[in-house]
Amino acid sequence: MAAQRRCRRTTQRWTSGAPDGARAALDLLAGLWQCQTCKTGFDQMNLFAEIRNAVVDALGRMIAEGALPSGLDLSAVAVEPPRDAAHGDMAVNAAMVLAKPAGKPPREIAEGLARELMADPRIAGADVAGPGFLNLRLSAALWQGVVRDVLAAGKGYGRSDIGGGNKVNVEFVSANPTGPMHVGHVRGAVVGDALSNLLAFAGWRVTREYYINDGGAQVDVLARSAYERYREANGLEPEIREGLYPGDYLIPVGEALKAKYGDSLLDKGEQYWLAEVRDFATEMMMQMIREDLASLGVAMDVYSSEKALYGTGEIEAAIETLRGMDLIYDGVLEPPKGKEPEDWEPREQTLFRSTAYGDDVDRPVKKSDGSWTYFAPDIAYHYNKVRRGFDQLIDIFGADHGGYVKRMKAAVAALSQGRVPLDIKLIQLVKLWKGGQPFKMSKRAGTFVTLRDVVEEVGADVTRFIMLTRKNDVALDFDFDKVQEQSKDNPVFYVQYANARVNSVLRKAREAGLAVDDASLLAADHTQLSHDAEIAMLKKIAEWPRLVEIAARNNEPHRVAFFLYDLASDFHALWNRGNDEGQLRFLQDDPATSVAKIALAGNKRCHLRRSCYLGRDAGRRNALTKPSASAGQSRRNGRDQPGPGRGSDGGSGFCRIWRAHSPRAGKGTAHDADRRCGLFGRVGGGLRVLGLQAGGA
RNA sequence: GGCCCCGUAGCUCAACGGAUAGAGCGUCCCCCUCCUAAGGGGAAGGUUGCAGGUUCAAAUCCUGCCGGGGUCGCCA
Repeated sequence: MAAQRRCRRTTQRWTSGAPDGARAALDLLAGLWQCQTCKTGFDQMNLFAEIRNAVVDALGRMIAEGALPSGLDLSAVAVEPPRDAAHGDMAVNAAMVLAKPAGKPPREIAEGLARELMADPRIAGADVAGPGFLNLRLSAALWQGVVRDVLAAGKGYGRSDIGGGNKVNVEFVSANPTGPMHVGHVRGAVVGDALSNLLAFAGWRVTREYYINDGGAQVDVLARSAYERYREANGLEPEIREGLYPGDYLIPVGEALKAKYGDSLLDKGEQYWLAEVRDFATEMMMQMIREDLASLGVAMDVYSSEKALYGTGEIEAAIETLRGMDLIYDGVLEPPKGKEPEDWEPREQTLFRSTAYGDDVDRPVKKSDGSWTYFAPDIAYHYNKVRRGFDQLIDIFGADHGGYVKRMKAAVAALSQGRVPLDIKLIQLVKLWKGGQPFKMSKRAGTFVTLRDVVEEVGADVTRFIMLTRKNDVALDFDFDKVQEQSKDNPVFYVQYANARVNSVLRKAREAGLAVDDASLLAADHTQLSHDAEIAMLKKIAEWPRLVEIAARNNEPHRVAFFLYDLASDFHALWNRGNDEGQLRFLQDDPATSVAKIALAGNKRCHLRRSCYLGRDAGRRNALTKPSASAGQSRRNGRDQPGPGRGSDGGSGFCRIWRAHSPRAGKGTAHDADRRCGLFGRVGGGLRVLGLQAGGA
């Protein structure tokens, strides 16, 4: 039982630390019990970190005994999974790292370390290998203990505190409020949201933030476009001139304008209605964007408006702050070499000295007409984020904003006196495929693919998972047919199917009269999980807490998707071996053995269901249902797409034709799997972190 | 031309500075009445674009080339 759990280091019992029993019971369910001395608990069961502690302690003893000189820097000592299983369970690089500073040959250090470590009951073997690696074999009991760790920790398994409660702001999507979200925005939205979940899981306090680009001329264009739809709603012929947004998603805006203003805005000059129509249309667009994001399972904590910065003095204050550092001056830029614009003429501008921070050229903060460039309010916005007390900023931009990175980092470095790091993740474009054909880019196409189209066609969970199957800075293929196939080629199905098998085992066990609730599984005799294949499964599961930390430290949520695929792969392999080797099956003749085996399976399920934060628990059933029959046809048409958001790759012409035909593969779809298993959405593509709310919990 | 990203097996891609660079697909060989119903197992396949450098150790870090993409004042 969890209540008997003892700290591996201090051997103290874990407790809640809560004032009363009821609260303690809740804490136990939440996986919050811990050693009150060293604060290690269910949320910190990184076995690799534990063994590393043992290694560091052993090195400390060697120093005390004079076997190693004092004052050694042990920070480079690493304990990691070996690439090759033949090298044991964990590899220690200490001897190689310390050989030079200690002035001793690596093998001598490694052998001494091996002797020290062998006194630890958790360590069953320590062999010196290669250039000085110390390969550790750990006791089976340690691995079997992983079952308890996972079951007891529940949702908390793998949770880490490496974030230290630091406040991080993740800004993502930030599309123009001039139309629905399209495919170009999806990847950035998913990466930003998954990263936010990941960081919250790893101990950061996360704020998800959307910067509304409502300060530029594009919202005036939106207003004029909406005004034409307003005229249309009043029975007049709309004049969708060149340069306006032609999409019919503005028709409802026109009707809403009519409902509010009747015909009172007709035959009035633009100066009369522009501001009001702009605000009205922008708000409706933002409402639509919020709904689009919700359909993907994304909910922002904060929406910040660019326009709202105007008139507050914040922009001026930010620029003046920089001027006080001698980073703002009036000057003339050289024309870009090699590709001089035809209409180039030298002109004096107000410039930000970003070259002082490694940028190639200083950047203008004012246009020739004296108004601010896009950069200026963005400086103020980032200054605002710094002043709100964030310890760390992350921006998720489309790859076409790569040129913007240095100047933004320069501004944040200057305005925070270098105290607040800004990491900018550039999201490469997504190539869409359907029917074996790529969607050709076409600016003049009559239709473009919206986020809703994608979600309704394949589901939010599938979309999210696929978007994380590549590192952010690598282009990604999104094949509408493949992601709905039930085959091994489809990573989403592959992972979902592993979970389906787990649940199949649990269901059959219940039918056989076995108790498979968490408490029963926790109480099972886990020493029966002694087969190599079972231990291997446990080792993989044990890597999860470490992976969380690595992924979070590097701001790389895609690692989670890869890990899940590997985990599913191991589970399938174990399952398949059960076909040939009966003792590896989860359901055995002996009930006690069955329960132990099922504990392993249940363990896996906990893992898939609870630990993953590729999505979030938003209770959005609608996003999980089968697409309607009409899905697949773009309902939002436009001759040109709205301007790209900074988080989009729309600037590179990312608009595609959506072809309506979509012959469903005869094999069935992931949605069918959903109906059968009732799992789709909880696992696989969804994998939302249950109980994680924005801002961390 | 400047800057940014990418370049790994035939293809699509992994690899926190670690050992003999790994998967999947494809190819070749063998097997398949059994918990879900995706078949399973094995083999071949590599100078990590090229050349230097740092390091005990480089696909990874640095420099320079080559190739692909992105971007370069009055768009956001």
